[in-house]
Amino acid sequence: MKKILIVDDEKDILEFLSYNLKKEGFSIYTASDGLEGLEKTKKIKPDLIIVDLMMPKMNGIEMCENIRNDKKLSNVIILFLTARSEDYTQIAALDSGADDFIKKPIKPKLLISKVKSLMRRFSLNKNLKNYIHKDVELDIEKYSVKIKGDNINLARKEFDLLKLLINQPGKVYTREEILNDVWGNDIHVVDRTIDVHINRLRDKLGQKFIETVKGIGYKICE
Amino acid sequence: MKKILIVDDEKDILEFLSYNLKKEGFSIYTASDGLEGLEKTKKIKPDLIIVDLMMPKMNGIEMCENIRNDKKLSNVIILFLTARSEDYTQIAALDSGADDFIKKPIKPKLLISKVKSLMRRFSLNKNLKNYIHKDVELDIEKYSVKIKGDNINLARKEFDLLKLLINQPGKVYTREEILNDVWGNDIHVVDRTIDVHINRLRDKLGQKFIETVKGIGYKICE
DNA sequence: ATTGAATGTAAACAAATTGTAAACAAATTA
DNA sequence: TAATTTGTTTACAATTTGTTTACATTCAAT
Repeated sequence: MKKILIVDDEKDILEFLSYNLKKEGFSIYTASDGLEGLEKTKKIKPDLIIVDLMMPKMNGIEMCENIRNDKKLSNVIILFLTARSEDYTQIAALDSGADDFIKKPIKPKLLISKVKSLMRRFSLNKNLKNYIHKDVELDIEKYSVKIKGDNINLARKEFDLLKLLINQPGKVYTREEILNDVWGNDIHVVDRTIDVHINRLRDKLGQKFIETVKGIGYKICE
Repeated sequence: MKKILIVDDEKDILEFLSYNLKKEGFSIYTASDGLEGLEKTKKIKPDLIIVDLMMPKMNGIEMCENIRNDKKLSNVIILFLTARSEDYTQIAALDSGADDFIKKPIKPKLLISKVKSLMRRFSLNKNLKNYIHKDVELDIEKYSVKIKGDNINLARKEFDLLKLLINQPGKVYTREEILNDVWGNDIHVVDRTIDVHINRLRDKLGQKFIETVKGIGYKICE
């Protein structure tokens, strides 16, 4: 399920947006100022952030710039919410890295349409709750993996690694991508560590599930 | 340099947009209806298309749908131009695969800001470009090559070499160009090495896919 | 047709990459 | 704390990939 973080200091708007987006099947998280928004972004890693331009503590543009400068977060989609219709505000927002914006008063249909359009266009199917590929079934929330319905145990790193790879079966993930996603870019481990975990995954999932692409990285067979 | 195709039946708008975007350093191409727009899209392969919603022959939405359904073109960014401000029109446009839209009258600053924002946003995911030529389909992100839908394995150098050549089928690449691109200009290998790799590619792709241009280099047959 | 340069191709070898087991460290659990 | 699980590194084996060489073949110009 796609995660949306809504950042606004007005409770009415938070509720209004939450209600409408929940109906569409999104997971909704909220924050009431830019600082909290930034923190929650790091913690939750939402697929899309809806953020009000004017807020206390840290305004939307500052928050947006902060997010865009963080490599780990830079893939998130940012949708601005603004009461103002002056162009200069919009330009500042776009330059800070916003992907689109919506003017208040918000029309639910337009909002949902924009959100879906942006999701489709930008996102790479990240953070879905369940992944099923071939015989392997992965439940993010339960942190469990089944093969042909039978539970198997994966260590945390193994799980994270599988979660990444299964995002896009067929796509080759380079060791660099894997390190960035599974370990985070400020933690340093030797990249051969990945190989060892891949190896253990293969022991558990079967040798043919993960394929090596020599010189590049690993992928899940299609 | 980024290429932008502008599709509109009103000459004034074409000129107005061309002028403003050229100033920003984009390469501008134009078309005056949806059909022509579609053709030029195929030929030019622009990075972004600005298209008017209402046009003779084929309207913007139809054109957009056509483009989105063409695997070869699906990476292009589409920006709609609309005089109407009704929401339902906007929703139809977004659903057809548009990435964003701008209302007339167009404000140059806003336009340029949006264009740049979209370019920046999408260039992050630009690696997932696909090349299709004849029966051969090359997926950069998946690092996979298909012939008539069947996967084949290429070693890295073979893949890189094919990736270069398939960029412009019909163009002859000299050995020097190939060495520079595939090996990098500080690595020194004998240029006959290229021939060996070409040979292996031919074994895998069929003998007629790559043509020798004696005394010059190699090209992919058109 | 002859010639000679350019290219095709197989085989040998070199280099790079990955698989894997084992040892140890760190974290977690009982 | 001790026991157990998980994570990391290392070393070496196995495999794949890359490069060179040598010789065969082709092709265009004479």
